[in-house]
Amino acid sequence: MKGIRQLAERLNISIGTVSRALNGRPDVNDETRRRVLEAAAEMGYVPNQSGRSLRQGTTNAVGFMIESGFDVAGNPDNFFLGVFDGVQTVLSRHHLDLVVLPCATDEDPTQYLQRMVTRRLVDALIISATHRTDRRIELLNKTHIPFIALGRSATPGNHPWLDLDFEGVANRAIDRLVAKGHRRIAVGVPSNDINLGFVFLDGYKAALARHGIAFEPNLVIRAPSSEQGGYQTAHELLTMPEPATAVVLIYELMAIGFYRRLNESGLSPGRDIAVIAFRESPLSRFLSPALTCFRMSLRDLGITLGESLLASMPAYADIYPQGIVRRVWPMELVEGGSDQAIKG
Amino acid sequence: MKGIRQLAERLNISIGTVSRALNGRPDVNDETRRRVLEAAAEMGYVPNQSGRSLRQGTTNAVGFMIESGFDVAGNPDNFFLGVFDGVQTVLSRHHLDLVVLPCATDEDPTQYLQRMVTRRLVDALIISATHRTDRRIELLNKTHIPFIALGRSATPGNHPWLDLDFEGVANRAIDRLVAKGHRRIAVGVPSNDINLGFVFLDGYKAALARHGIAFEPNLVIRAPSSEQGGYQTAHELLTMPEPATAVVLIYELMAIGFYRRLNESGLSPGRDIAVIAFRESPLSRFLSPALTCFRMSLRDLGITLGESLLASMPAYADIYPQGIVRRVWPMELVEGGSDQAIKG
DNA sequence: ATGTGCTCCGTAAACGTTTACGACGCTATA
DNA sequence: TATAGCGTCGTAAACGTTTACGGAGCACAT
Repeated sequence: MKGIRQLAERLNISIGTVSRALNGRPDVNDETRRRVLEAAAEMGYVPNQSGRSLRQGTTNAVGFMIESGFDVAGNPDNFFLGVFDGVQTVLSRHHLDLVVLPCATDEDPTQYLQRMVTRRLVDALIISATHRTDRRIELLNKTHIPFIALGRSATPGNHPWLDLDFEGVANRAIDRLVAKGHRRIAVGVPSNDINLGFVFLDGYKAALARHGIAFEPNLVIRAPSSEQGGYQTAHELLTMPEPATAVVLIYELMAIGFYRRLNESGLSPGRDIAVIAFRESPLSRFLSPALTCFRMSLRDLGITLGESLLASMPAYADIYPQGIVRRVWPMELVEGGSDQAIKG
Repeated sequence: MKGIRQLAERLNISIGTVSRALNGRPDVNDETRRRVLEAAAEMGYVPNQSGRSLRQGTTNAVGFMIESGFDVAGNPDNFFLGVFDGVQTVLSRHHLDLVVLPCATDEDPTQYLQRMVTRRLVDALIISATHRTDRRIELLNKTHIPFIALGRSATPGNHPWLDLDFEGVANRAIDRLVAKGHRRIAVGVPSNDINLGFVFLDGYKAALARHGIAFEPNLVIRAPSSEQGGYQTAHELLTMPEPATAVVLIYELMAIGFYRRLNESGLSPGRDIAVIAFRESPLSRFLSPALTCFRMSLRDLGITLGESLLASMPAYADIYPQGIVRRVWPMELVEGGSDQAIKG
């Protein structure tokens, strides 16, 4: 109805010239270009994306795959919405759009991704919640679609990634607790094979070693990344023969359950057991005592994520010359009262 | 590289037949169809979406627009992820896919939607977080793309919508509080013009009228849908000449701030001021006293949302014959200790 | 007069599908 | 035998763009 053809007929010029004028090609007269742009605006003409995609094999969209049933942050505010905002901000600078691809809980993530890739709905991809070995990365390495992973993985490949600094989180939390006199420090980590748990554990072990503290496997407590998981973690900790005096929880939501279990035993977080958790949310200040945790800007993370992805796309590599980005995202410690010094 | 042409050559049949076989057309031999499907699976062939869209003017995708900076539920678990899951489940039954379109905070939602529509990226749309007057609905009414709104609006039009039963929430909360002896009942509603606030207020007024209680405008407290907003609400309530004895908060996240402000004044939620809030999250049970709130299945909501959208699409109207759906989604009350009877 | 280079524009092919149309071979019926 | 009908399949046009190619017109130098 309102294709490029109608536009050309109306101006009595060929569709080739119209296309060139619209796409900013140099070989078109200034006056002609002005007329074309004017008529296009007047008619409300917007190029049909399917035709354009078919011809030039590009869609001007990047995909962000998430798993509906799985919030990587497990945290009481919406991790992804903040990140989307940052990514979208970067993309819109280049007339690209972000489409989020939510994989349903009952579908295999790799198959879903496969479908999205072959569909050619997007030019590039962001995947999140990477696993220790991630078959999606294997898949994407085979195809040649540019992508970046939000989260490291042990799966080989020289793809770009951006990850939260869980190693730093672990190190700084342990340093802080040791400085306050703690020696028996437990950690609560996810029970699935999401990679951040492994990274976190590496940092934990390294920090213990630095302080000359022996690593005790039974102080690593695996539980779901939920309020219930935190409850379980606390329960397991309290029923140990020789309980820890401090704990670092990887998800703030777990802290809620952790507090709850402690309260049930008449114990007080902070006073009886020190607690540090990742990641700050509106809850942190409300919990009593306030939770010592780590803070980050989701939007800034999204911006860096978007820029890093563009840097790996040939068409934008000259604008973002940072090459293959592989870096960790720093976080800031927020002091609460939940990690007081050891008693006595 | 792996188009329908290669598939046809490999089988020594025409691409027309291959296409018909893949699309389940009747005029193809069973044996031929079997061979085509087998070869397609083996080659990992998936039709190019651009070519298909161009030819038949359809994209096999539906969009779900969200606003990154704005979580409609304002609640401590991820409202949208649950809904996505349900929608995707329905769509995949018909080989449709869901793409989420996150509008950045710095972009005008109507312009963003306009761009997505003309891009012809999707066949149908879901919009969420509807406002009292919503220019997106005006826009979509002009175009002829099928859509459904998650949330009512005062903007005219005979489009389908599905909305949470905020009127029911208000009515049942007030009934419950009145039965416990409360007469001065405040409400905390959003300060922006999102429509659910108006619906909620309507229910509130109707319930008061039923119980013969006069409506007092200063018992309607407007605040942001955040923890801080809840804090403000409590503060405003406490500094009133004649404070209310109960409050109904529209966002659970506000309850956290509300509790916090009460605690600062040495007051106890439930005992000194009754609190009911919408919507249940992992927090509800943890708060002390546990929050009386409303529960719903996000996934089931998503399923109904998806089915209602399909019902308004000509191509699926025979499978989902419910016509133009306009209904509210029921919610279940969950009892906590936060809404005890009035003192004395 | 011829050649060269430049600017601007039209022509037509290509991208990967779907589908209207018609052709072919076969069977059944008159 | 002729005709009609059916099942199956090939042919080619169409969807809306972009872009390689070449040509027309002109200016300028040789």
